[in-house]
Amino acid sequence: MPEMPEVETVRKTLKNLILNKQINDITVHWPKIIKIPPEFEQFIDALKGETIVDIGRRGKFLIIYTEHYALVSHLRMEGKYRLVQNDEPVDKHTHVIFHFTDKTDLRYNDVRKFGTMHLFKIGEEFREAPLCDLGPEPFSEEFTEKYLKDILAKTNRKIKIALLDQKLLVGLGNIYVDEALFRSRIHPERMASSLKPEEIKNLHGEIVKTLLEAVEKGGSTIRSYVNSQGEMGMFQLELYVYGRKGEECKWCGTPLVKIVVGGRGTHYCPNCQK
DNA sequence: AGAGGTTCTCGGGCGC
DNA sequence: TGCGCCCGAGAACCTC
Repeated sequence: MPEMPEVETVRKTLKNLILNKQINDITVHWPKIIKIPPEFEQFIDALKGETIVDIGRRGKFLIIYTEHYALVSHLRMEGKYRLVQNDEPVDKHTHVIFHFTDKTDLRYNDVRKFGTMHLFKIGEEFREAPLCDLGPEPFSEEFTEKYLKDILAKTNRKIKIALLDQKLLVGLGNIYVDEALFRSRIHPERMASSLKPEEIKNLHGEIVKTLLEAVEKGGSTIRSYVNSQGEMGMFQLELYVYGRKGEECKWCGTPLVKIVVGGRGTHYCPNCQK
């Protein structure tokens, strides 16, 4: 499900909902979600009594900060957080419940059970997986045209696959990579190292612009994504190619094509993208 | 029936 | 031979 714009939207909405709430207890229905610590009982013991002090984001990871801990949470395909009254019936895909002292619950729901949680003491969260070794944030000063040029020159992969690699650049997923490549008129199967300076310049600009616009619209709701207040995103209405196989290109009218690249469904315009 | 918004792990291949 | 990197395939799970 969520790429950077969706996770950023979840971060903002979740922060409004749970800041300053104190965790009274935690219920874990599917322990495999919790990767660190290795035993889920330690996860519960550590967080009991802690208060939510901030919510951050790194790439597609949410970081829920309490006074002493950083809870690093990845939603993968379908993970969702909802705040509900604690007497509401528990959905069968709810795997972790944070019970607050004010009789509300933060419930982590994940149909496919792909999501992960890693708990660290504050200050240690960036020192090991999954947050170490991530590339720059697309909105940071570090993500320059030169940086993009350098990483693309060093890889033998297709451009789409390289851009999905979170070690090179965080935030892009299958939707926004297809959109950014369309907007820069680059075919997704081009070798990354074959891009010309002008194309890299365009691509850099379109990656940033596409993600910025998507954040402003609250992300894209394709099938199931809603933010922590249950609201859909609106950026799906702005998509040029993702999910539009067979429909007309908004620029030239040519029917859009869907192929598989690196195992991922890939949408593009055979006329506009070279 | 197979694909789906993600990423980790595992081998094979290559170069030093 | 060994090591490290890079790359592609498969796996984790459930719903429609």
